[in-house]
Amino acid sequence: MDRRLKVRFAPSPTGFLHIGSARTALFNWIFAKKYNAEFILRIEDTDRGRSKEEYLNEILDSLQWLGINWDKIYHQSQRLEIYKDYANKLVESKKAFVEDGAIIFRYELDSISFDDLIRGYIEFKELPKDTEVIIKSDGTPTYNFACCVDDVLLGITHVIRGEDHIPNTPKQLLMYRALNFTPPYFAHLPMILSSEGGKLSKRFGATSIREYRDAGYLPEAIVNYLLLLGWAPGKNREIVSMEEAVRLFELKNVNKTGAAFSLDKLDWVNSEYIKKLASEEFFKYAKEFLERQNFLPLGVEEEYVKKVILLFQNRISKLSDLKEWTYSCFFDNYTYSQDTQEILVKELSKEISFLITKLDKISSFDKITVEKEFRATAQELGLKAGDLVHPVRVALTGRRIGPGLFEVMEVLGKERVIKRLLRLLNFWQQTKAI
RNA sequence: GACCCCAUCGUCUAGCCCGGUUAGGACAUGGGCCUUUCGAGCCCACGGCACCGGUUCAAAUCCGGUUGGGGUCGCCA
Repeated sequence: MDRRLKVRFAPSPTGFLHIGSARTALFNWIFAKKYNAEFILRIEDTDRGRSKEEYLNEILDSLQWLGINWDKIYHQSQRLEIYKDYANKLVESKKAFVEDGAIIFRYELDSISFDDLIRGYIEFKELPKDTEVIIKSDGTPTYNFACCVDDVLLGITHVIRGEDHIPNTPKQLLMYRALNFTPPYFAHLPMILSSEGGKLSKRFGATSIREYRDAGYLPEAIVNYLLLLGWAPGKNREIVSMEEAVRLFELKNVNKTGAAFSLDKLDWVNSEYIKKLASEEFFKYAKEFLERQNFLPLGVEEEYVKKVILLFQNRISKLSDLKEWTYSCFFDNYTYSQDTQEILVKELSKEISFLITKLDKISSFDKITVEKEFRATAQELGLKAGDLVHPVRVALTGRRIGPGLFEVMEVLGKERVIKRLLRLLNFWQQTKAI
């Protein structure tokens, strides 16, 4: 007798991989790894109208991207005869009947209960209906029926799925009974809710893994964040790898309460993962990302791109943030942001001109030399370093905030720095003219 | 509406099973520090056991109810 545990993730290819589904897949995967269970992917593609190859590919792709792999994959659309056979058995035993070409199962109206591995004892006193279509008139099985037949035939021992399936469970239990099958164990995961506490729908914003991937979130961070929704690694830890999660995970420690999805926290987790990356790796991801978005200007030197990108590794929460941060490093047509007004009103044309002549004389434009010269110049002008730093930062980046000024200057290089300082001079000139 | 699930800071959670904690952490927010700035870093603060009963010397913890939130009621999955 094969005692190996088996779990399954059963997406239907009618849309991109949803955050909630991804979390279900993840918990199944973690459970499988922990107990050396087989992880089966079952494609529930019995809805001929809505199932699309494109969606299937996307789901498979997203799962792999998240690091979720599977041992076997089944497609329900290839198993239609099996469902029909079992449905016919029910017809033979008078537990189902045929009507308009469909096969309809007749429930015993018993009260029915089961022990949920997460929630404990759940009892349904009565069911709302006493019949259920199990084979549609087009010959395809309905969800509950195909699900039962497959879970038993594929040897699934633990069904770990979303809480929204709790109301399906009594129907399925009755089908198992009619079919003389022993039902698997059930564990119903809490829902992921929108930040307002409602259902996670299109209106909420990004609901598919694909969208987060496109926005520059790292798979490890998404996995980590999803893990935190409904489960805690303990010891006040927030950052936990998939491997550690496998070690620490217990189904019975999963929460029962629905969890609101917080983009703020996801951003924080992602920024933690970005900071942890080795610079080389971060550069690789970031460059790939910016190239995919066609963001980088044509013919820009790789070394320059790298220096620029690394300037921001500790300041972004997702790769897409890089676009606004680095814009002024790659393009000359950046503008001074609105909040720089108070800095720009203090006109320092003379001082900046003087600074330009000083900077121009530097032969090695590294941050140490630049800073030394910069501070000396400020002192010579009778200014505090800060008085000069602020307008210069605005001149160079268009913003009042950013990485250390001297690092920025080193990365931009002398030529760009001077060009941009002249631009500021010009800006003041024009302002005065008005 | 019927059935079902759930209930600790604004949010994610630890604690609950095996009653006795200043109810702990994280995100967010506010403030301070650092500094050339900051949305970076460091520190501090704010903030919670939904309510009502019961059991008990003692209840976030056990029991009941109320309220609130969520889910499901398709020849969708």
